[in-house]
Amino acid sequence: MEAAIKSLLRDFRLRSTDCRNEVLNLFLDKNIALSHGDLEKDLEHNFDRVTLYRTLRTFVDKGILHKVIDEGSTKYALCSDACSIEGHNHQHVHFKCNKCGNTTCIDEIEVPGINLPAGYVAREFNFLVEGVCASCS
Amino acid sequence: MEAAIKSLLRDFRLRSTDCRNEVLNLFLDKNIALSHGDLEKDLEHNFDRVTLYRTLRTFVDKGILHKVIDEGSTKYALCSDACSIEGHNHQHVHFKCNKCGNTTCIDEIEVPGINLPAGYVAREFNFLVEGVCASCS
DNA sequence: CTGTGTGCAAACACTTTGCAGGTGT
DNA sequence: ACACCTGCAAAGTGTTTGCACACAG
Repeated sequence: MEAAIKSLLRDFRLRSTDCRNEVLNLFLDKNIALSHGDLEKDLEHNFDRVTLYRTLRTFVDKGILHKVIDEGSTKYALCSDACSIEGHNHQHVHFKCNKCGNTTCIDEIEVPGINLPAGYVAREFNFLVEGVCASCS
Repeated sequence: MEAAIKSLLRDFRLRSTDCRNEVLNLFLDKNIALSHGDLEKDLEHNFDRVTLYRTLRTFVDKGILHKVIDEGSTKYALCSDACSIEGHNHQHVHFKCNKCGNTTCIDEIEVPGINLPAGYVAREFNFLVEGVCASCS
């Protein structure tokens, strides 16, 4: 998995550093949306706050992570595909469990089509559903 | 309209104060989602930062305003109906226009039904659509 | 008069910027 | 070697808490 992460970084033309490796490893391992604060808690090595912010921003810019809009601090989650430095393209629902507190991307279902009133042009969607997840119910 | 606001406040068992009156007046007038910062800019009288935060929280608690989750700072918008101190009940889409920057509640359309995978229980929905609004397109 | 609302001071949480020095390739 | 990444310091936003005074009912 170390190797997988390094090749992933190489694919995105990013240098392999401790911080990036550990951050990616954590996202791949947990597979839930994580905030900057979550990373600070969960990472083995204590990287500087700023380094983490910059790492997250870099990953978002490159299309490795996407922002998950949430109440409070921003969370981040892995992009499934179709994302690159060209732009993000997400059509999935985010689910926040009020029991375990985890926020996850639900790739199993499609984002429902929306018929906006005349004149509106939709470009991006952010669907956050709160409730109880499958593991907690 | 002054009278309308005062009776609205009375309905919610809140005292009529300058701050509350002006904040409500602004929301009724603009009819778009406003952040704390927007209020500071747009209100005639300069109320204390803290007073505005507390006013907003009070209105949310009582069911007069609801939070609109957005990137960056929280916005607030008037509740249409069915909201009280008992809880909020919103089933509408929020639309953020990338041109004029306004965020509005779209009451004309229903929130699309979502078929979550087995085990998931949905309790609350937050649908934020970004694009260009009818006035700007 | 009494309880609630306001203003001020201060603290806390989250995020960004600038710069010097260190590291991957 | 060189560009890029990291860490530290500091500052910029957004938000909350505690306390004394003021005001609505």
